[in-house]
Amino acid sequence: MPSRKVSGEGAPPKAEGGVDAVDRALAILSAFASHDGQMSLAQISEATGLYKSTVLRIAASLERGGFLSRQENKLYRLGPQLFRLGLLYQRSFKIEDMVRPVLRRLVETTGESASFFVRQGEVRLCLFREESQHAVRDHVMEGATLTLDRGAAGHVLVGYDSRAVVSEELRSRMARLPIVSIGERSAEVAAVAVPVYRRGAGGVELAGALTVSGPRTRIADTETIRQIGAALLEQGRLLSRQLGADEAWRL
Amino acid sequence: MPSRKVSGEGAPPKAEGGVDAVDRALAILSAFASHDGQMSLAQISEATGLYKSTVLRIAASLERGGFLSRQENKLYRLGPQLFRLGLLYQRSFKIEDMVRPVLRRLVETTGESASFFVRQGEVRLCLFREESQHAVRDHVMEGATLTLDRGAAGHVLVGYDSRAVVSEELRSRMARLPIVSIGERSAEVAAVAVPVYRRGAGGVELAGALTVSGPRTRIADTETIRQIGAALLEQGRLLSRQLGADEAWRL
DNA sequence: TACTTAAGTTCTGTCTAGCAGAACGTGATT
DNA sequence: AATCACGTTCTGCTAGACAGAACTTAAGTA
Repeated sequence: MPSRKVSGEGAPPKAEGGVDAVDRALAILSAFASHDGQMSLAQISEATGLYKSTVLRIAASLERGGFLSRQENKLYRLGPQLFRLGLLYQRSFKIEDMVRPVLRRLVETTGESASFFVRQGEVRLCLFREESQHAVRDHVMEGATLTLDRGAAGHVLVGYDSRAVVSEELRSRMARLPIVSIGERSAEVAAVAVPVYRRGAGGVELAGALTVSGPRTRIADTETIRQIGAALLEQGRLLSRQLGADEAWRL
Repeated sequence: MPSRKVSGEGAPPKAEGGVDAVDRALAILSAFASHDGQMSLAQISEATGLYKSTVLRIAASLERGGFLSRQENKLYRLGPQLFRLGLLYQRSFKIEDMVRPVLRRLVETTGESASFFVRQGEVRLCLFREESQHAVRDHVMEGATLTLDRGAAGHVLVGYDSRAVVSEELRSRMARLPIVSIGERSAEVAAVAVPVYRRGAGGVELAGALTVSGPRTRIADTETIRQIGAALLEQGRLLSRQLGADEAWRL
């Protein structure tokens, strides 16, 4: 059973500042991430640790706001407002128009899926992706979050971030581009990645990582990797230039 | 100045049930829709009518949940969690895999942009869209909401919805497919649309509207419209079949 | 350099609105 | 019939959200 802000005891994280009711509302929304799209009142209650009556009340507000909707069968679903605002978020990066064509070109010339990742706290977020035409391919969706410590794109986001503390091992691995990873994030997947820069508030900064990935059965050999790497370097340079980072190719 | 739940007086809408704090939080998020992605504390306060101190407190929760983020320059932006949940919403329709290829085929054969609209309360929502290659084209983004009473797709969503009350005028206009609109939503745009059905909980129901649209300079003549209409009818039928609505082509 | 205006932030006493939890209704499943 | 699980309604208590003033920067303006 849940308890209200326990001020004395084992002091559970005890979020500083903020509004309890809002935290709960967001917890309800976030619970849907692991229950693919549909949840009953009881499920929500269980997943969040909130009383059913509490969920009911908060859900009324969420529903009114269009962040949640309820079907006749009583199941809750996420609401259209999330969709609208989510796309607004994606577009607020204002780089979609530049990234998409680059990804398409990469898919075209390499035949494999291409993605653009940005760092988001301690994970990396797939902001854009274009799928290869191959029937068998690795699967990452736009919006998915992956760990920062595995996979070529993850290494790039840490190793080429001027603000990050980089381990000696990673630093040496970052010595030359492109970065290659085979079977790291997933045993059957290989990936090649390069950094992308942009002109930011305080000069040139890391914008994200451009990556091409696919099953290692198609990508593992050095010649294929060389070709993919060449395409990535070219497109990455192009994209960085479009983002106003002319000469920042090297850290 | 804002006031708390006014129980007596002029009784402003007076939302039934729900949680005030959550309503406010959602109002803050929704305010971003009209201020393209970035807002200062003062702007939020003004747009929502909430005190700055209140916004600050609620924003702390939103930020913690990843629904909002704050930059060094103090401006708030929407957060990545919205992006994730938004895409989850889109995918919860589970029809993306079927709709995308259909849209691509339409763009390929007609040369114009193709979209899939669903009804969302009293507006229509662009759930998926594939852009034409033409430099000059009409502009509708995925996630955008348009009025229900204008444009071919809007008519379809009302006229072919078995639950909707349909005016005599609209009914006669719906007599034969496809539906065509020229210069309705926007003076320079022409569109052609057909309904898409699916097997739902209580039998076959309207799933959405499939539409092809572009500048009327390219679409207005009857021959072009005939061709687009033929492609739409074919793809719409195909899509409906994929969604389990075999013989429901006519209302 | 001093004055003005506006933005962001911190603090606190008051009071209300959100909460827990019990109680109830309803429909499946056994 | 009996049990179970789910959704919903209701209520008294009090913790926690709120308004608003006060303070701190920061950027104009003259």
